[in-house]
Amino acid sequence: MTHPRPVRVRFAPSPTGHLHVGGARTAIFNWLFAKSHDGSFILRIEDTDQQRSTRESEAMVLDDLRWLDLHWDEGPEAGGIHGPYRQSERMEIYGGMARELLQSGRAYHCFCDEEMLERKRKESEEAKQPPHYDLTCWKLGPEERRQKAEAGDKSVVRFHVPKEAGASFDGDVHIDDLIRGEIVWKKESLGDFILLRSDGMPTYNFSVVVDDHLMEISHVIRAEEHLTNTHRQVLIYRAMNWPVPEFAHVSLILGEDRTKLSKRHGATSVSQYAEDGFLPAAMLNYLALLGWSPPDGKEIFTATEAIAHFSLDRVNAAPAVFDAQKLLWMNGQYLRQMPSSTLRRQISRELEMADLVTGGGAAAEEWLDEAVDLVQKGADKMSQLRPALMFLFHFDAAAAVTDPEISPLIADSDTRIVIDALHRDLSERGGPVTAEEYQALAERVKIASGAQGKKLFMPIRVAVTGSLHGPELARTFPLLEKGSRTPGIARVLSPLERVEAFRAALG
RNA sequence: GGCGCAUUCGUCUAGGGGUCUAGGACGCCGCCCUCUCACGGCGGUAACACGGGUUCGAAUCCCGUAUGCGCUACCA
Repeated sequence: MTHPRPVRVRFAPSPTGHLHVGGARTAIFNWLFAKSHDGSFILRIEDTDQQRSTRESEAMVLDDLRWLDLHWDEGPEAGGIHGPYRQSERMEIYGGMARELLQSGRAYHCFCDEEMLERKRKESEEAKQPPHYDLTCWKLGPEERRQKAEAGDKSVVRFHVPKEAGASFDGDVHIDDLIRGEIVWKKESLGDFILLRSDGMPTYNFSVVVDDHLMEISHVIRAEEHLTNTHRQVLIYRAMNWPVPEFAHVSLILGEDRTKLSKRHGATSVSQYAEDGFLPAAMLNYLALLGWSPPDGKEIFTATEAIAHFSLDRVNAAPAVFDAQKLLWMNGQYLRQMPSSTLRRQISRELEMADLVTGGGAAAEEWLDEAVDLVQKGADKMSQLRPALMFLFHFDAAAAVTDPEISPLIADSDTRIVIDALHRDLSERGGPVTAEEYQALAERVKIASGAQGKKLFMPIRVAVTGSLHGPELARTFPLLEKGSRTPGIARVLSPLERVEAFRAALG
């Protein structure tokens, strides 16, 4: 390559709903490639299918991309000199290009209606023949086609695939896919295809070529489902005498049953994961790792690190199954190493709506930070934080007492002794506000009750948290004690209040 | 049916002729840590689709078969 073109790549979604994880990965690969080559990442909206495309969907896709922290250099909202970036706003351009093809004899008007085509397609399929267009209108010749057009017959514009002997633009199509290597199609394997629909809208294969050329796209990185379309597209490039970009076809993302990932596999849009408490950095990391791996073998990496190591030749050509469990694990890795104050800020709205934070203030924030820090070790996603914090704000002694898992413990007479000792100590000396004070408390209860180990700690835990499970008591006790005195948060019962309630429930 | 792509542990992958009795990660199992649940640490389980070549030597190269997937639309 003597004159390397500036790297310009594009992500070209159809706005028909939220961004799918497959689309997100394609966007990520494009973005990583652009950034690693100091190139431009362009966003283009492919909304030529007016039935399915909506402006609302477009806004959602843009939001999803922003959530992933993928910024586009050109595109809707960002602007750019190659705009407009919405195909629906480029109609005259496609019309003009189609006219060129019509004039050079590489395309022609076709008046066949859909019903007839459908019937012919079925027939050739039954005859075990490739269902190519039978060239009815091509055989009509220019004159007859003109007459039909003037008579006002509805028509589409078809591209003519040259098969005639001696056609100068004849030949098999071959590309050197950056992920898959050389791919060849015999020229016989394709029928004449539609460029412009009867309503004047371009088809995907046409608009994509026109736009990729005009937007000076150097590398087309897209999903494998477009691989065989490349055949048609290269033919258009040739007919227009345009340079053909590099291609890289990324494999599909599959569900557990190894079919293309879809709704019935569960959550498939990035927004669903966002709502479910996944972190964008984790999502980006996981998706980047699905089909690509950095040379150093690291699995947890930042976007910056990925950019530094990214290359298409390390992208796997085989399809990959989306593993929600690994995503969850990875999200947990990110979540656990996050500062608790950051997490607290992110869930603060949620806490306010649940009336857990009533006034706020520095003391409340500090207390909440500690609370979050206490529970984040056990969380894999943001949405688990609030439920994990709930035991601090709600204490239902009656429910605890009747819990089938807890009742056996209560039935044990030693349990009662520990709880009574705990109650006595708490009411005489007050609740602990440090881990050390808690340790001292536990030691005194141990001596007073004669219990130790599980027999000592489980009763204490249940009497104060209402549950068999939870964060370590040495931090829970001080947190509860301080919480009961901290303004700006919902009322937190102190350890003493809890034990009293528990004893009352015991009867 | 035709055309195309793919095929390493259950899953994501490393591997680009000898260093592979195939490495890592998730999951699963066990042990340790421990008042519990987690976290964390340690260990274990488990794979080169099959058949032919090429080669002194193949997970790695070639061909075929099988299987899966995609395209074959006036969807993208």
